[in-house]
Amino acid sequence: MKNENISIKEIARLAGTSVATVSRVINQNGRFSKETEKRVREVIEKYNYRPNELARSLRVDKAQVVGVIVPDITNEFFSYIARKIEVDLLKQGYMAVICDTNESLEMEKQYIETLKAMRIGGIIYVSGDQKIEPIKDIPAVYVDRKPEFVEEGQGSCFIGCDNYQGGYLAAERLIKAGRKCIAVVLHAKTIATQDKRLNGYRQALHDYGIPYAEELVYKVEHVGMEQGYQITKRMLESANQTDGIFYSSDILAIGALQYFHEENIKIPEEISIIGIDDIPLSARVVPALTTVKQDYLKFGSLAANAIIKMMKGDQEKRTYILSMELIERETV
Amino acid sequence: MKNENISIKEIARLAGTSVATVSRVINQNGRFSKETEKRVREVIEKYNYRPNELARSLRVDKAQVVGVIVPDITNEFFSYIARKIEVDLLKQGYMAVICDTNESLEMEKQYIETLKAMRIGGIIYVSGDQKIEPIKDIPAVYVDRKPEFVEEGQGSCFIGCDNYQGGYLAAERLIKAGRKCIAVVLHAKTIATQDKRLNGYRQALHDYGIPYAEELVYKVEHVGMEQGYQITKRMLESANQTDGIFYSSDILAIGALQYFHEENIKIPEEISIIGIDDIPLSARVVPALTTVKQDYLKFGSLAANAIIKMMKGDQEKRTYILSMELIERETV
DNA sequence: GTGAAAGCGCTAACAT
DNA sequence: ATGTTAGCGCTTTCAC
Repeated sequence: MKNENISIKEIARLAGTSVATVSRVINQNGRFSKETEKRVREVIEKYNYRPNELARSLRVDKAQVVGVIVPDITNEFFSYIARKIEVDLLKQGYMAVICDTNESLEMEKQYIETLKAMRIGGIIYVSGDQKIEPIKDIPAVYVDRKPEFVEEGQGSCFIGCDNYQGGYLAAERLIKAGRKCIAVVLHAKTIATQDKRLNGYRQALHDYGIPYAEELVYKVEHVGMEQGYQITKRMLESANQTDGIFYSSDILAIGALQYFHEENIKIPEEISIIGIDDIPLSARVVPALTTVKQDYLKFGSLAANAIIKMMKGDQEKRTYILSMELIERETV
Repeated sequence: MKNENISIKEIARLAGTSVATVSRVINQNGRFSKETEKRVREVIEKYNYRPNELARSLRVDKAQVVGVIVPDITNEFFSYIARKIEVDLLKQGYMAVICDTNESLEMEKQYIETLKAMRIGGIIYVSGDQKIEPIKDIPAVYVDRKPEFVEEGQGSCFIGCDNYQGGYLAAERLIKAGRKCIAVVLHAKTIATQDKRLNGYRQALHDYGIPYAEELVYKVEHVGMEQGYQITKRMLESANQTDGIFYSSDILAIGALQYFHEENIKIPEEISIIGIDDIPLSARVVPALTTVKQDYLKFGSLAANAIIKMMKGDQEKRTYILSMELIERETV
């Protein structure tokens, strides 16, 4: 059947009824007889009609669509979260549009504007830049990194992990492996998150009587394998006795693995390393990465649930803090 | 400024003019005086007004949005393509919505329907299922895998690589390394693509006087590291003398690497392996993967260009076939 | 140079 | 149970 965008009016005409009735059977509300329903359905079927979602959304002033903004879709951590959100949303009849900002604050802003202009129903905002403006006029849930501006009870909702615990767990594991000179590499941009991890790390050091040294904390501007490689190189070339490294992201640690291999540094014999996230890749690299797991799939499902609630008008301004878990593998 | 979705009518009222004029200054068409423009702009600024994209699209019956459908956003091959498309589209003022189907034919269909209902302007359809219906009523460009139904000149556009050449290059490289018993592992689903690669492989074997053996071609249902691991395990456990393997995707080969490591099989001393794609990860695994590069970023930019042309009404029903390139690294 | 008004496809009163 | 109609926010004739 040729169908160059047939409208509800046409359907009504063809079914010998009114647009209102057609609308009613489509949306299964109001009343209509079994027979009219049947006739209408047949015509819809025959002409392969799909209601114009644009018009519907315009009329009800809200689209059944949620924007999912992620900073780096090429990082498994984010792509798995995005997928989980997408699947869960779809199950409930909503559609996700994934927006990858490629770590650019400019693109984040642009996407938020465009999504609002499209009158999408809500935004799930995963990590990304620290300095973004709060999203207003529209339900939003923030995932992974708590934005600076988030105050309790202002209509936004946050889902994240206990980063202090994560830092503590990682450092403690290294200490228990007998490491004394433990470096930590953090992401320069997501300050709040990184601060908490650093605090956890410091507390562990303190609890086990190891002095904290400022020189052992490194920062990278971007989270990628290349950055993990480079920072490790820089760290170890300036001859020091680092014997353990806590990377604030698996991706960084995996990049570092390449450096160790090139330099023929035995892991974990010479240096113990540990990451954070537990992305699938971490289990598959050689040697398999010891890490601290964030339950990122849970991030996704909680976020999907929360945004749906909010779009339905419920208040959902709570904060979910998930705990982390040590995953033993081969690099400590 | 509080702004709960102020409309063009309000702006007109506040600027002491008509909606028509406001529309004109926003879209920079028609005529209006410098002074009115200034007044209108000020009000827009003051109230932080953004036109309702839903209404605009409804009126002009087309949204400035293109849907990008990918089968597996967690695979770097696809996430990099998606990102490239997104960036290029954004530069031209279009927005991309990425839809990850998680390899599900059901989800593909659903997304296509939903995207059409949203009256998006076009669809870029990356790989995915063989058996999808052609996308009609709307511009579409197909990337990576040529769908069964694509005939030249029916309003669709295809962008892919020379898969025959890819298969040839891979097999030839293994042969030149002195390998005699060369297995190939293909993806069971993307038949057309895989057939061409298999043909290239067979031709190389033939050209170098090596007999082709049916038992040496393996298939996986899904492209993932786990599948690469498992198929390799199965292959090598049934004691055979395979000394070279061509994986029809880097991801598969990378999964295999883990098996070789566990079994203490030296690569490339005992077995040479080669992948296809050249995803960033391939350069970073240990040992670094020898592979055949597909210029997937070019896929992305060509696709973005093509869909924009089509959305503007130009015909663009051509087929782009990019050539592949051997990338030497450490596994052959 | 500007405004009035029609209409895109739909939903939701309000009638009947 | 069904039809009529107003109107969502915008663009675009068509007048003036």
